[in-house]
Amino acid sequence: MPHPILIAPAWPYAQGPRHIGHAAGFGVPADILARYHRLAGHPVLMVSGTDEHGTPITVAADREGITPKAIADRYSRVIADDLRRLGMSYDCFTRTTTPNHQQVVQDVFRTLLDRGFITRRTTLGAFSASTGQTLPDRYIEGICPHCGHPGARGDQCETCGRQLDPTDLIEPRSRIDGQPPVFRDTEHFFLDLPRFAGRLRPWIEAQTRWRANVRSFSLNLVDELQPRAITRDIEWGVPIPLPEFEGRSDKRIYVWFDAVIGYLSASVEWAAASGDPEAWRGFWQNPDARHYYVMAKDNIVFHTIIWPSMLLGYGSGGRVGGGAGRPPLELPDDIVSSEFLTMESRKFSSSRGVGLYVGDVLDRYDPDPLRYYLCAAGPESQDTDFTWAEFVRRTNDELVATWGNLVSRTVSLAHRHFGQVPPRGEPTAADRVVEAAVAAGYERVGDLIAAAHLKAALTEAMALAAQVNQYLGEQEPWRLAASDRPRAATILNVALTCVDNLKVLLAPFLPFSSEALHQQLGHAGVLTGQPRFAEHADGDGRGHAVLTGDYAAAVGSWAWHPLAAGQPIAAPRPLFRKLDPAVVDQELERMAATGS
RNA sequence: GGCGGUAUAGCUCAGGGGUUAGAGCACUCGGCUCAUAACCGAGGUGUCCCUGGUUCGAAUCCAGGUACCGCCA
Repeated sequence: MPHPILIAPAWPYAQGPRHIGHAAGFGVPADILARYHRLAGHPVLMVSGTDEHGTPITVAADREGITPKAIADRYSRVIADDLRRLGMSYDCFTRTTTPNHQQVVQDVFRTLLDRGFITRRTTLGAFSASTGQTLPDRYIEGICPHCGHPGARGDQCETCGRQLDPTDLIEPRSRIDGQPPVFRDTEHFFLDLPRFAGRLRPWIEAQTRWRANVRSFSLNLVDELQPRAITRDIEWGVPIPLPEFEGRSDKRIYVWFDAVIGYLSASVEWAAASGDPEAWRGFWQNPDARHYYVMAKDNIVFHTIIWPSMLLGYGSGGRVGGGAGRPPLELPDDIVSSEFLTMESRKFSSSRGVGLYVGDVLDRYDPDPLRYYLCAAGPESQDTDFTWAEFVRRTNDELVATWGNLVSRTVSLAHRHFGQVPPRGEPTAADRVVEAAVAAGYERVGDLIAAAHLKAALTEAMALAAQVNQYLGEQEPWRLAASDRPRAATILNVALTCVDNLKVLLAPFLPFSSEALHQQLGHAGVLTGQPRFAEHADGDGRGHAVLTGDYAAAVGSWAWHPLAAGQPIAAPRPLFRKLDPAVVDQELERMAATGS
């Protein structure tokens, strides 16, 4: 039975291009889920966007002498284009700097405030002496009062490990301009998280689908919740929607609070652009909907504690939600969190030049081998290391050798001896066994994907390709082409049918090559579709670019289907390029040249 | 520092109180030749991080330690 599926991948921060660790964490896993559920016939909404507020962007802007908006514009475009090239089939990949997002964030803020879930408090804050902007603790350094280490940060001394307040530091100074910070009282709004603990605990306990570590980690936090600041002394952010703050530019909503609301605001934006402004309700105010949130492990707390608290507090809502009479907004169902990817044994770090940007890889390699690697060898359940040697090996020995070669030999035989999909005679036991195995793959692979066991799902699909290779080896149709042409025809019909179905089973993982194969096999229409840029109006005569796609027009479906005899078969074109092992050394040299 | 997670073959990972610990890839040998020198079959591969405890029996459970990762920050 179809039910609406919301796929909510984490929002990449628009401070710079995103690296392949991000693609492994929120990218590829989310797209596999979205493509599978669409093929399975469910209405899917995958929404995300670039996260564009906050101090790191203002710091980058000051450094370059341009506005925060200019930084955000630049990297939002770069990130969105990289994700497009990776084949991320978003329905709406937008930005947090749109008027729509601002309105939805302000509605959530106001509603939570009205209901008493947001409180005010005065705290001592640190400000830059030169710009007057707020200085986050980690941007302040000084001498550690405990061990005397001169490079201690305002949150912690890395030498002695002690937790610090910026006011503890001896000779504190800003890491940005070197000036001593100014400390003064400042009033802020806080989300009253402890109020939600009583409802969060039973809800988390009931989430048996979550991975054990996500659940225990979250439960552990529930008992120690503190109110969390949701405003900052900064000019760059969503304005606080209260009369007393009108016209003031010194306080804004804290970036984390506005970013998580993006899942909702992007859904509202998608609905408005689709021509049915109410369409988002089918995903958010519908108990039959299933919500997947996809992120790396450093983001878990936002998706299991903080965002659910905000959703619980908002309930059926204020202006956007519609209020009484509407169902409450749905809470997350699946938390698909990944571990971390390292790069040739080193942590990704923009500041130290350790990294590999998604766009750089896609300049030199095709998207499917990268997607294959990040799914097959990615950090699904523990930290893993990206190495070029492993990338070449996975591509050549698994992707090309198993799947690419199966397609190549099957299509080549059929093309040479028949020029079309040959007719089948009475199938033998072996024919039935191999077809039944591939047919059963729909349920096995599909169940594994739906449960977010993506690595196991891919392994299962690839094992079926290996089984069809084995079938061909045993049946030897190339021998029979002359001696027993009807039998050779049947074998190739069976093999082609299996390949045509494997194309669907692999499409969530390898959408580009499955699409190419779809056309090689002479099918009409698009198998799953690819994202493209479109313009969404902002209502003020302006607009902004979004990543979207017309996936509903795709013809693929997650079910065994026969292949019509007589369909013309062209000469095979390789689905994947085999990589020269020399690229390992080339890439390592490139890293050494650009890194530290 | 506190809390949590992870540690199993060269690599990526499964498993899990009970005979000789598993899969794929890598590797070796054999076969095949339709296929991007691809494919098929067979085979070896391990102090299951360390120490101690519980137990008839621990890689599995418990405690401590070490390393790595995340959160608190």
